[in-house]
Order: sequence, then C-alpha cells, then structure tokens
Amino acid sequence: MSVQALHPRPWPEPLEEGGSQAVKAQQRLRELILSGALAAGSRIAELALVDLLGVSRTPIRTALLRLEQEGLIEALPSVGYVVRTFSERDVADAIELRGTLEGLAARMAAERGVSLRALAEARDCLDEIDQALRTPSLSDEMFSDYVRLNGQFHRLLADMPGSSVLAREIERAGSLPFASPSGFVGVHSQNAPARDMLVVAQHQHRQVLQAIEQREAGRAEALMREHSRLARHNMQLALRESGAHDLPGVQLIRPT
Amino acid sequence: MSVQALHPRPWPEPLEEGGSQAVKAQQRLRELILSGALAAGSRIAELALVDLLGVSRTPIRTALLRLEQEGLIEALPSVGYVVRTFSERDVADAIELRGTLEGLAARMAAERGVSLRALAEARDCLDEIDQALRTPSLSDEMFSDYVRLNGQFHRLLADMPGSSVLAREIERAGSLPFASPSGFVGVHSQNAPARDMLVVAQHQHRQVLQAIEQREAGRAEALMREHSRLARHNMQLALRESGAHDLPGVQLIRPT
DNA sequence: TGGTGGACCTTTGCATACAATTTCGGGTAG
DNA sequence: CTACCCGAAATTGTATGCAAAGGTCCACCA
Repeated sequence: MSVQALHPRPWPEPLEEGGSQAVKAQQRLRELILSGALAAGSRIAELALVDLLGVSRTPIRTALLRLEQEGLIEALPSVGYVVRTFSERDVADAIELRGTLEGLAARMAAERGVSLRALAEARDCLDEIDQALRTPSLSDEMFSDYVRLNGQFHRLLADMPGSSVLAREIERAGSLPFASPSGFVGVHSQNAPARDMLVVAQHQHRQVLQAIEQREAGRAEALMREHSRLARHNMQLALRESGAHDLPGVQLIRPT
Repeated sequence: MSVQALHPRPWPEPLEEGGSQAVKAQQRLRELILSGALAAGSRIAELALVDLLGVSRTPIRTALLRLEQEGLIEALPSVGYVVRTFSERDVADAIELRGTLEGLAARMAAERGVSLRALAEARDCLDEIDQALRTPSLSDEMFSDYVRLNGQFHRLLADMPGSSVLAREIERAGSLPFASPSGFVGVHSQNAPARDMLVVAQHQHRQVLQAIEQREAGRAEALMREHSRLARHNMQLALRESGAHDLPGVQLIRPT
C-alpha cells in the first residue's frame, strides 16, 4: 500500500521542486561525492555543507545519516564523517553480494510461483530491452534506455518473491553506484563489444525469467549469480580503461 | 529463565554507562519496542518520546533514523514513524536471508583461505561452546553462554573473508532480533530437546569450519545455509508455544 | 633545539524556538 | 442523515544558539 493511497489528496506540485530539504541535501551531496567534488577520504564538515548547500545543519545531519546508511560515507564518532573509499575487491564483493541476493530472489520466486501479471510485466520489460538493442546505432540514448530498463527488470525480479525484507535488502545492496545492476554499462560505449555484452546480459535475463516460469529454482538462482559476473567483468574492464574516469563514483575506488 | 538476558545486543558494550544521548535513546527505544511497550503498528510521536526518554528531539530523531535503518520502525514521510510489523513469512525470509549471506561468507572464506590465527580463534570459540554444552544441568547460564559464544562464532565467520562490505551486510541482516543467529535459542529451555538442538547446531559449526579449512567452498556454503534452517525451525516451534510470549520482539510478529 | 603544556579555535552534540504541514473535529449545506 | 469543507490543534521539518570535546599551534621550559 502506497503512502499516496493513504492520503488521497492530489499533490499540488507533483514532481516539480523536489521533496524536503533533507532529501534535496542528500541528493546533492551524493552527486558531489560521486562527481569527485568531495575527494575520497576527505573529511566532511557540517558547517562547510551549510555554506555549500544553503540549508541549515539539521537537514544536513539527516542527509549525512542516510548517506552513511547507504555506505557512501563513514561516521567517526564525535569527529564527523569521511568520504568512504573502496578497494577494487570491495567493489567486486559488493557486486557478488548483489548477485547472491538477486539469486536468492530468483530462487524464491521460482519456488513460490509468480503471478501471471508480474510475469507479463517482466516480459514486456524484456521486450522493450530487445527493441532498444535493435537500434542499429550505438547511440547514447540506447545505452541510457538500457540502463533504465535494466534497472526496472532487476527491480521487478526483486519484488517477485513478495518479500519486503528481501526487496529492501536488494535495494540496499544496489545503492552503491558501482554495485547497481547497470553500474558499469556503457563505459566503452563506442565499440561494438559493449553492445554484445548487453546482448549476452539480455539472454541471461530471458533465461532467468524462463526458469522462474518453469519453477526451476536452482537454475534461476545460478543464472542470477552468473549474471552478476558480467557486471564484475565490466567493472574490471572499466577500471583498466583510460576513458572511464568520468564514470560517477570511480574516484572512490582507491588504486590497488 | 530471564529471556532478556539471552538476547544478544547489537551494539558493542551494552552495560557501558557513557554513550551519547542519541545512542542511549536508541537503546531505550529498542527495548521499548521489543518489550511491547510500544505496540506494533502504532505511531511514534517525537514529542511523546521527549517526555518518555527525557532528551530533546534532536537525539531522538537520530535514534529514529537509526532504528529505521535497523528495520524496526518504518518512516512515513512528513507523517512520522510506525512500529513495523512482520508476518511469520517475513521472519522466515529474514532468517533465510541471513543464512544466504553467511553461506556466501563461508564460501568466500573457503575460496580465499583464512589465516591460521583466525582459524584457531574460531576453534577456540567452538571448544568453549562444547564446554558449555557439557554442563549437565540445563541452567540458564548454559544457554546464555551459548548465545554469547554462538554470536561470537558467527561474527568470526562473517569476518573471515576479510570483506568489510559483506561483514557490514551480515551484521545488518542479523540486527532484527528474531533474525539474529541465536534469535530463538533457549525458548523451550526446560526440556532436553532444546539442548539437543544446540548439539546439532554445534556439529554444523564444526563441519563448516572444517570445510573452510579444507577449502571446500561449496560444502561450506551449503552447510551455513542449512544451519540457518535450524533457526527457522526453532522460530516455528517457538511461535507455536505458549511460553514464548515474553521473548523480546515476538509481539511484532502479526498472527497470520 | 626539541619536547611539552596550555590556550584558542574548530567542530560536533544537544536543546529549543519557529515554520509548515497534516490530522481531526465540528459545523453547515444538500 | 450524510458528505464535505474549513479551522484549530497536534506533529513533523527547519533553523539557530549554546555547550562540550577534540585538534592545532604557539610559547615556554629543559
């Protein structure tokens, strides 16, 4: 049940001018960290953010607490926060963690069965991905469409078992930018192999959905785990390329 | 038996006097929720907590944000918080989630190898559990010792892969009281089967550690998953018993 | 010259006043 | 009698003042 459903009053300003100050501060701070404006490992002082964001310390404290939960910053008691840094293995572990959780979700979905409606929705999503991939040119729109639809498919999958506990944790596991389902997609978008990678990923999507439909729980789990290895492979490729420095969040990965 | 004494507390030093006001508020609030003083599903007003806890709204807000992250309460934007409720399947899912993550940790530990020091520490911990189980009487101390040592072993296991990302998530997965490694241990402590359950669990502990030592990754993972089924079984037994109503947190589980 | 002590100053933790929003009750019109 | 609407009270969101803790830097002493 959504919150909107509880409060039938239509929103005066639906999407214009984002939510509370705390949420805006959180989003803006995330951007600052991911863009590298706040260097990895550097301390974050609340007063500096007051000047930087133009809001008072209270919503900033809220935003910092939420970003700590997200894993982007680390709290040092009675000292403050520092921008967290990640080793390459941390990133690999985060991806494997997400893959494991998504594997669990796929297995549970297969074991418990999924409504025809949910299956149809997932199939439609995959059809849209196919359509995007049929685009002859390797345009930026294709990649951004893929990222959006891929994220949607993974979300649909996470919801299939009908477990709010699991869905919540999967959401959390993918909150770190480089651990998200499409973390390193389109990094080397100018060459054909990038598209081929997406073709392979889409094949895995199809197989997972088929496995869930046919109640092949073990297969569904194994496929989702393997699916995450693609993200890991992309990550390793991206970190060895020179053109990846503009990817959000890469500067949080400390050189090994 | 004092059930309160059995429940492991997530923060490091429960009896230490000095924490910040925010931490103290968080502790006290958690106790209030787990003891049922704050009914499941009821709204939580900050001002009421000011009167109840004797601290101002600022540390209370911090505590509420942290408890939301912990999963004990749910935030409704610009409305407040409500005490979360869980279905019996939610609890089962939470346990399976923890088992899956611990399985991942065990597999990674086996794959990557573990230092002799860490292995020795884990073995010592298991020896202590054996010693506790050798106690002839089914005393409260035995159970509380078991809970403490069991928690320690699970923590040691979670740290074995040397992955802060994974350790963090496992910690989080066990933060809900009924999802913790010893969530429903000692519920029916007056009968011998309760001790037998611990004997079985301890056997699984030994096997997992052996599998990790011998680098049998798949076996280690499967064993830890199976190990969590014991917790699930205990949970189902506990919920069907009449004497479990004083277990912290059970009233958060809504009858199905 | 190097080490140590202390004062200053920055920064977080806490409390509280104020603003904005939601909820709930009563009153009125259909 | 019901449904809707409006206003007051309650509650959350935000800003800011004050206190305490930690770090830094300089001066002073050995």
